[in-house]
Amino acid sequence: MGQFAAPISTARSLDSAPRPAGRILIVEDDPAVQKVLKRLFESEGYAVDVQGNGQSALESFQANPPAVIILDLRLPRLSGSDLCKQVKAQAPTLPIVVLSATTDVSDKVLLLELGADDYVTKPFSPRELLARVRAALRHTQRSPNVNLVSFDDISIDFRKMEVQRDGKVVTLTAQEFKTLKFLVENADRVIGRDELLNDVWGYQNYPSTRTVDNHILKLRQKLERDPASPVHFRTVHGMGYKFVR
Amino acid sequence: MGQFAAPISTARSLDSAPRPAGRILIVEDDPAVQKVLKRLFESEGYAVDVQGNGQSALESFQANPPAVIILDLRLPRLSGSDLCKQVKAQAPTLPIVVLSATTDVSDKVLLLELGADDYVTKPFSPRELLARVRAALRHTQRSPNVNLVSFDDISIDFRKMEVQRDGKVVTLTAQEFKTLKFLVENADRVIGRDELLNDVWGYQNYPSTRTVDNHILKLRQKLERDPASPVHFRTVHGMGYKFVR
DNA sequence: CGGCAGTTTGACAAATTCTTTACATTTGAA
DNA sequence: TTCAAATGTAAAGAATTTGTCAAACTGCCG
Repeated sequence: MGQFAAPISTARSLDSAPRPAGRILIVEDDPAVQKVLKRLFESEGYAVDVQGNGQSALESFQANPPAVIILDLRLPRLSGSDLCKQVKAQAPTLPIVVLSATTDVSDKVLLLELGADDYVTKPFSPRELLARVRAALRHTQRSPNVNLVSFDDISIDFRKMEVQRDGKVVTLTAQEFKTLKFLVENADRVIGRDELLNDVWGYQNYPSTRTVDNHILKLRQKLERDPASPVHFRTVHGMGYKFVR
Repeated sequence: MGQFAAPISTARSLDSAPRPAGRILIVEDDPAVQKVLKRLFESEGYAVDVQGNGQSALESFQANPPAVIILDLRLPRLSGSDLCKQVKAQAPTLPIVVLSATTDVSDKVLLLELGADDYVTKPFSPRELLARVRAALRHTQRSPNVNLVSFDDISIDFRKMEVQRDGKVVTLTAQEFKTLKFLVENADRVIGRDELLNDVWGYQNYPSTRTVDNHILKLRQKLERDPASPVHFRTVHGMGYKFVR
């Protein structure tokens, strides 16, 4: 298992994704958490700005808008939710990842209303937080580029979250759309079922891999000319699926 | 979703992810949990090493570094957190998945300070743990290697998992592709059949070594100019095979 | 509470791949 | 040269993976 042998390297990196370029604003009042988060993201190559209260965070954001904000809801001076609202009012596309202490349902609803893009309940894993921040960054980085994709008589508008077939709107469910989006964004690459589960279904849900197959089935039925012999949503036997434009 | 205690009824896999290859070090003192975890991961094709205390786990890790460590925080002899720190100091990229009861880690700070990559609270579902271990492995596996290799009129795109011959796509099966990849990555070196079985097929249920021969045969038929007198996939009599570009 | 849309699971057949096996051929050493 | 072991080869059989459908489940809304 040579490829797995633990390399004794100096760089501490949780995975080998390309070095990110972006500044992160961390809003967190607990000094211990501040310190650890700072270290975590700096070791991944991000520039980090840490603010301990909502007021200074708002000022920092206005003076020098970051690429993404990591926000603890429980804050002195200016509550996390208020900060969230203000930021979203001034920079609607700036992604905010919220750290929340509870899994309370009302919290989740609240977050959506606030405009947060993602939330992580503690305790959380470093990998999870990193993944979400990366996802958030990818979102904003890519959105100006590829908003429209088309093939056959299908056209996909990612901004509107709308798919048309021969000019007529095709309704996709939320999960179907997410799956489609992920596949299209990774066109030509073979995606394993477990990778899809991780990236599309997320970190909290672990349905069986057959669920993936069923969603592919749906996509084929809705988007392929001949669903029985798919051209765009291909099966790579033993490996996963692959979208080809 | 079935919880941790759910019986793993058949020897069949929980899902259909590609057969993994990698050794796992499980550090857990409860014999009952040991047993279940061992069975779970072995049924998925991983080689499993189980250690009951921190001291022996550390020794095992040093003697033979695994691909991933599953670590129960509550341990005799050497605490889980200390072990975690020591491992991370020696092998920063080796992923560690921490198991813990909710009361053990009430604070995300501890988790982050430990350097753990991921975190699962007991009770957990087998599927969840599997998914996290796979994700951890996938991240370390993501090789910054070359994505394109070519020889003769063959070109291999590892990212797309696609092989072309004279511009036309050659379809390889999953196992064939893995074999090819391993050989190409170890070009010019003689690879024993056992080594191939270890690294390509994985630990469990070794097929006979003749299976390897058959896959080499297929590769020759699909990729050699004259399969009967192979140039790139050479036989080293009594030793194994060797790929030459 | 009941209905509804979306999601997940499980079952089964169909498709594909993997492994074994048998026999032919080649290799290397005595 | 001769022989035993190693390898090449093809095809049958075993096993796995996937397509597909229907039923069970979930959360939400009236």
